[in-house]
Amino acid sequence: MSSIDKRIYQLQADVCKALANPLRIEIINTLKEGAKTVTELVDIIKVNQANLSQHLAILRSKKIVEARREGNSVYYSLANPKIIEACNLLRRILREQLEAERKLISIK
Amino acid sequence: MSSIDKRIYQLQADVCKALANPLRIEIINTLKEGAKTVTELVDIIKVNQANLSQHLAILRSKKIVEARREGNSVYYSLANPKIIEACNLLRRILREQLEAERKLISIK
DNA sequence: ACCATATATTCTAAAATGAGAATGTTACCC
DNA sequence: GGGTAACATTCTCATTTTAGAATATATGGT
Repeated sequence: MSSIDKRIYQLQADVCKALANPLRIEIINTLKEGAKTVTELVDIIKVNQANLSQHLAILRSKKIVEARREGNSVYYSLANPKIIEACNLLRRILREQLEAERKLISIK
Repeated sequence: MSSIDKRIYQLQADVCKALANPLRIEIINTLKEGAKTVTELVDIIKVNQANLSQHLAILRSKKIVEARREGNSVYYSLANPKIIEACNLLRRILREQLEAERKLISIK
């Protein structure tokens, strides 16, 4: 295996790791509607501010979201539409899978 | 937010968590060529057997791979082509991103 | 039944992650 | 410059994850 392959595997694992938390998934999903300040996110997601900032830092470090300061506030938005696409695709698949399982159960 | 949304977020986070390890990504990528026994995977990926089995168990528990016993050996294969598609999409995106960064650096 | 091979599980110690409290920093207003 | 709101960072502690060693569990061959 080439060393570039190894880097890709590591990179992909890192991105997945950043996505591997329900709160962070919720943040991403909320930001799909458009940029939001930290305070807005705290209100929407109902999470303690320090903790939210930590999760935002993780998403920022993987270039999944980006921050833009505007006066007193910091607006967060989705940085990479393509990665979000992959994320959406996965969610759609899992939603379908869940739905299919639900139907199976109701047949039994 | 509905409780079904919460379940989806948790499910998506769980699947991403299963993908959040370079070894497991490599396993998935190796299995794209077709089913392999544990011994074959040990040889290809160069990893200790106990550890590989642990990673396979994680992928199995999230229904990302499935196992089929054949005599003495256990063949592993990809269980859900759709999830693999999302995984491939993400890899493609990251590969392009890496390539783009590489080019940017060479311009500087 | 016994042995060897293939795979899985359990155990342990180290490292990483998560939440929340406390504290720092930045920018605005007076 | 002092105060306040918005956000980030640091610290602590509990939990989870990881690799590898040791051990257990098949299965097929003799």
